[in-house]
Amino acid sequence: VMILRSRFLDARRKRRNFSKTATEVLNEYFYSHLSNPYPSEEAKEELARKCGISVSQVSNWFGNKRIRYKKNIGKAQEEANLYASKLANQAAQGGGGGMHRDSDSPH
Amino acid sequence: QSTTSTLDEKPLAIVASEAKYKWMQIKRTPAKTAGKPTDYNYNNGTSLMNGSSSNSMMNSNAANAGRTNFTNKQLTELEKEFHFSRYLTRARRIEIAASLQLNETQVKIWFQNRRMKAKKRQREPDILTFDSM
DNA sequence: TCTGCCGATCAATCATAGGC
DNA sequence: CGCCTATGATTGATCGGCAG
Repeated sequence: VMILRSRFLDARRKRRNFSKTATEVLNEYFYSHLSNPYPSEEAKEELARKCGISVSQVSNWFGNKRIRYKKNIGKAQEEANLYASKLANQAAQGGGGGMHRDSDSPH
Repeated sequence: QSTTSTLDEKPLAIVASEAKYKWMQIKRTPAKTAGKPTDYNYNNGTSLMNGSSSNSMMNSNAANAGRTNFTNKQLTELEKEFHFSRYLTRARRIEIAASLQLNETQVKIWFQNRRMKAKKRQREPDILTFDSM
C-alpha cells in the first residue's frame, strides 16, 4: 500500500522513453543547431507536436541533451558524428532534407 | 522568418570532439547560498566571510553551499504556506526563514520556483494512467 | 541603485528503462 | 536475474531582463 501511495506522490518519475522517431526528430534538431541548441517557444511547440510529447518534455530533453553533450565533449560522441553525416548528406543533396527549419511536413 | 541562422553547420563530422560553441562553455557560479536575512551581501567579490554564518544552515554549507537539500519538514511547511498565499511579504518571509532554518533568499527562491511549477502544471496537467500498476 | 519576479536554464541527482 | 549505463524528470539555485 505504501508503495502504491508513493507511486501517486511520485507519479512523476514514471518515465517512459520517447519513441525512436521522436528521439530522431529531437536529435536532428539538436545537431542541426549545434551552434545554438536553444529552440524558441514556437520551435518547441512544433517539436512537441512532431514528437507527440509535451513542450515541457521537449525542454527537458534539450536541457538534458545540452548538459550531457558538454560532459561528453572530448569523448566518442559517435552520435554526433552520425547526425553530422546525415547533415552532410542532406546538404550535399541540396533541398530534400528539411532536417531542421520550422514548418516542414515530413510526409 | 525566424529560421535564426539555420544552416549553422560548419566543418561537421568532427564536431563532437572539441569544436566548442559559446553555449558549451557556459559555467555558472557554484552557488553561494550563504546570505544574510536582513541585508543582502551580494557581490562583494572578496571572500572574507569570517566565521559569521555560525549556524542558520543545518545542511552542508559554509561560505558557499551547493544545492541545499530541504528536509521534508521544511518542504511541507513551505508547501502549506504556499497554499495559503502564493506570494510572500517581507515579514512572512522572515518568519518562515527563521522557523525553518533557511535564509530569506532560499525561501524567496523556493516560492519563485513553486510559482513556476504551479504555472507549468496549469499548462500541462498530469494525466494519470492506471496501466503499468 | 537596489530588490523581487519571471522565464529559461543550469547542474546535480533521483528512479526507472534497457542492454548484456 | 543482477549489474551498469542511458535517459526522462525534478528542483535548488543562477542568469539576463524588466518593473517599481
